Amino acid sequence: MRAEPVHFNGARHTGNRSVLMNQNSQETKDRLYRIRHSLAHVCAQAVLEHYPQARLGFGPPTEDGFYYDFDFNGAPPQEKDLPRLEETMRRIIAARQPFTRTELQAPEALAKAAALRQNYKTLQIENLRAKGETCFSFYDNGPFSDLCEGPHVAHTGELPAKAFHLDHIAGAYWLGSERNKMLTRIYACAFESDAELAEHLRRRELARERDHKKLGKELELFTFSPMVGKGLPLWLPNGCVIRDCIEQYAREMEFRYGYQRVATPHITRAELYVRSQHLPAYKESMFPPMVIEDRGEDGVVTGSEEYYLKPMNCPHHHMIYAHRPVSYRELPMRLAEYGTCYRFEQSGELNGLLRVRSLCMNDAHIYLAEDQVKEEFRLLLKMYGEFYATFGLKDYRYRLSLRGTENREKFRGSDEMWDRAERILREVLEETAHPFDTGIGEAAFYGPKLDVQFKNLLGREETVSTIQIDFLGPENFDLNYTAPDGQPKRPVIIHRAPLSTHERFISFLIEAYGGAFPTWCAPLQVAIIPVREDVLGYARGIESELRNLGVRAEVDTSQNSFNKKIRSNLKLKIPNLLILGDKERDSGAVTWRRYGEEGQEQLASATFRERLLEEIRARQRRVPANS
RNA sequence: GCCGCCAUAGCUCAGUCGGUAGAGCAUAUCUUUCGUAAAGAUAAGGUCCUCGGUUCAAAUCCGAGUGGCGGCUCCA
Repeated sequence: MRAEPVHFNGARHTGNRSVLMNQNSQETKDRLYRIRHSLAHVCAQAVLEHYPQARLGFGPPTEDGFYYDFDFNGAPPQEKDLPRLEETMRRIIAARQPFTRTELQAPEALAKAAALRQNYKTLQIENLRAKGETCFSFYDNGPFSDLCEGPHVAHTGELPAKAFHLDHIAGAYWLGSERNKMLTRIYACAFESDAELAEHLRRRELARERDHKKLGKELELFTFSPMVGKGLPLWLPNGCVIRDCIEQYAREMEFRYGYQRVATPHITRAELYVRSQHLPAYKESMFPPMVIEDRGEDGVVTGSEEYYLKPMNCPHHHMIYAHRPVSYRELPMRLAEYGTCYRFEQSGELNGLLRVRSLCMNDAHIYLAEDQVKEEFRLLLKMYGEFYATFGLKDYRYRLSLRGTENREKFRGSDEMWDRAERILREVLEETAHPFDTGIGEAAFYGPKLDVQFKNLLGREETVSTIQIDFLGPENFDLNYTAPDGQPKRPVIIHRAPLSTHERFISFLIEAYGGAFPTWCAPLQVAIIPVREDVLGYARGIESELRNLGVRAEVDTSQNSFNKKIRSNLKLKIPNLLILGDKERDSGAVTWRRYGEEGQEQLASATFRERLLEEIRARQRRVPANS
């Protein structure tokens, strides 16, 4: 057998939605892995019982259960049919069928797959044989047999009869390629005990409660209109406050780190993107061009120009860099812009704010000499850490994304360029002791990148932001600076976007905070609730004092009862409630109730103002008790 | 783009067998001014996503389109 574990019925895919169990970890051979792996077989067995015409694809364990892909030949089951399959699975489990392993040479293995009429297994044997595999194992239980590496439990009676749940059905391409047939994938959750399954389902339910699409609607942060177009978010006043606060923070941080702000238009002539190589590489992902025709006096078209909505800010920034000769003394030159870009993402990929067609990027390009790259990278890692600490985001890791061996043509530029860039990235990470892992084939077309991978509520990883080294852009645009010896030299470019896009970053924050934003970036910072009508004047006074200081405070002047006012402001997750009644008015005080915290505090209104302003100035985040 | 599911009031949803629609919340008006998670009454609110088909009759059945959701593929 080969040293690297072969996964006969485990699909190789890198999709980040259904995370496969790590095959190389110690978990690999453990009990849960065997249970999930064996349940996948039992699932396929049940499917064949109900759908004899079905053909089996891959069926690997995943982070929370397993899936199995089937070709149902035109008659796939629906989700309402899943309970019936579960019942059959339980019957197979009750039958305590032993799993037996058979090892076969290629000809026998192919004969067996043919006898089982499992054409996808035949293909898999052939694929593995082409890679040098000579020995193939099958696992049999009862009437069922499947090409599989194992391991499995001893018999089906060891499988938990209730701690699994056939969850949902989705399409998935054979071998993960869109050129292949779309199979039907049955997803399942599976655990060792009923309690673990219940806990998993409960956590998933909680995550759904915090879904940014749901909270975005409830808290009136953003909306979509079919009249405007799919994937084109409309930011409502509340959501726009969050954007503005984040943007203000980025401006302050970037100013401290020596960035200069620039602004560029939303449309650009095609030439710019031809030069940058974006147009050849990403034409399919760009909105089609606007064509401006030149006409002669007789109305005949004499020529035309194409304009594109910009999918990236970088080429514009390069043109700003190039508008006059640059001295080495000016480097690193850091040009920053919260730039709005438009990308024609595939319609099926659009997802709330997470994947959109118009996005506003916390973009900057740093032009510098090659010997400055390492130091700048250290600064960047420091800045990233500061940003994420402020937002209270801790669950992230760095991924060094490199070229892959497959589709080399995607990656432009010389090998020497790539090696230099990769070496610099690796060295800085090691010298600064930032733990990281590598993602082969995840690089940008112009260079390797450092991706920041955040875990969302369901434990799935999403790339939130990146740092990229680019030796290609300076070549494409013939960018230079004047070196101390008076000669022109090529700068290097670093692309970076620590706060990602407003769309993606805020969707993360909504879910991470469960909609309860810290005071500094909350749409409404202080809700003022008068206990009775005759303290309304006092409430108004407090309100205008706060508003004059730039605090977003509002008196709840609705006709609601006092209790209802408390309730409705809590539902909106307003971080600070001020309760004002006779007691407070007579002593110039306020009663301060914070969202998500037990108890409340009565204090002089001047003291409250000071403490609140300090909290906002420092961009503090108090962690609510319930999160 | 591909596979599957879904679309009823601003929101969340009910609507049986085909006989042109209901609830709660929200909104408006009136009464109530209340000390920590829902005061009371009344009113208004609908192209049952759109278009086409079947039918005496369509929210309901069929087809197409649009939009959303769960995945796959893609992601500068």
